[in-house]
Amino acid sequence: MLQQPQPLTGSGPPGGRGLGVSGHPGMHSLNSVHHAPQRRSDGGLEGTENGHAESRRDIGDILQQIMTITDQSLDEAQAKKHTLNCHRMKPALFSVLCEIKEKTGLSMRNNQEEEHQDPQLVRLDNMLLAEGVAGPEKGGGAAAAVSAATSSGGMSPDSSLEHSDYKSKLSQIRGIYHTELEKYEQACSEFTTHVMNLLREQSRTRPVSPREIERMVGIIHRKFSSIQTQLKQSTCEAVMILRSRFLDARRKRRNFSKQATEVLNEYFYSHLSNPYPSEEAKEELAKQCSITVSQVSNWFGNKRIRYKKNIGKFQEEANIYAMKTALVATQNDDSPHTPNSTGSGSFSLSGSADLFLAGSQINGEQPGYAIGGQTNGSWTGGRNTSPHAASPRSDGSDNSE
DNA sequence: AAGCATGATTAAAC
DNA sequence: GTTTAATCATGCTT
Repeated sequence: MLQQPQPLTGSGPPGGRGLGVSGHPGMHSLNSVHHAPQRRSDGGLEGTENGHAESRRDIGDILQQIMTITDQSLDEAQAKKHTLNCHRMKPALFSVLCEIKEKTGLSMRNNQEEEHQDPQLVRLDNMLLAEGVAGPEKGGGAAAAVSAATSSGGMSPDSSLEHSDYKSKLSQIRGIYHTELEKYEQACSEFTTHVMNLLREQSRTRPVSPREIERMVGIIHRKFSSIQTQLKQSTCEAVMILRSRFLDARRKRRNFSKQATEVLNEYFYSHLSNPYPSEEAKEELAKQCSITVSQVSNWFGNKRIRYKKNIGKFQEEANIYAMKTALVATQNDDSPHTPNSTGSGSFSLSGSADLFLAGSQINGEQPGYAIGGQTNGSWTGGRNTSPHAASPRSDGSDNSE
């Protein structure tokens, strides 16, 4: 009310007043107090220099005002607020405000409300759930992930070691994830309460509908959930890195022990006519070699194909194993009642058909052995009988050749 | 480093 | 499910 008419002459203070007017009830008095020195004559200095001086003074004024606000006691402010609240016109004004707000503010923003469930977030959630990071605390997720990773086979002692390593790392990630998530949730609820209190407080002086509060809470939650999304994202990344490292480690090839190779070769060359170990035979071999059944399968698969591709190359090897097996067979002949499970570790399937071949080959330098495997039933030419049915005990049947 | 050996993976056929 | 055949990736030897 005391606001003086804006001076038309010279470069009147542009922004400063605006600031003063907008808001605080005490501002008017402040303004009026400070107007006096501002009106100081400048000796008619117009133009830019004058403008600079003016604006500098303006800033000075503003600063001064701010300082004064700071200095103003809380009690004083509260008292002013109280006076305002008790004003007899207040209820009327308030209701008008409510009406206006009802008409304008709320209606426009409501449409954009219902948020589309963020597909990215859903994806992240699903992945974390699948990896066993989110969801109920169990070994299940990690185990599932690992078993998925080691799709083709059981657990060797080696990979189980990696497995536990993987599990511990995963649970570490899980721990971090959950602590962070909890922190966020706590912060979110704290902030929400704070804002709600604030709004409630404000609702005494301005119309704040519950719906508006709700909307505000929604906004806060969305903001916080975007932070959560980031957390989830980085957790996912960590899991992926861990997993890829785990897989890499698993992929690292390590040669089987000499002994294991020997056992496998022995079986292979002593069943050369039909080198398809049955499931049981594979298990037995796996046990003997301390490898998995699928590794045995792999080995036989590789061996068959490589042998077939280059029989000549394997001749020497064939000879050696044939000799060995023959030796075992001779021993067996000596004491047919003792199943020779010891020694080179044949599978008590002694006297296998292929020993014949072996024998014939030892005498002559000619690789009748290998050819034998090929010429007769010939797995090399194409599968003879169903390999699935192939029994490790080919003894009786295929030695007739 | 090059080349071979070898275990694992893959696609296709069965 | 299994197998073959091709291929990859690594280990080992030279």
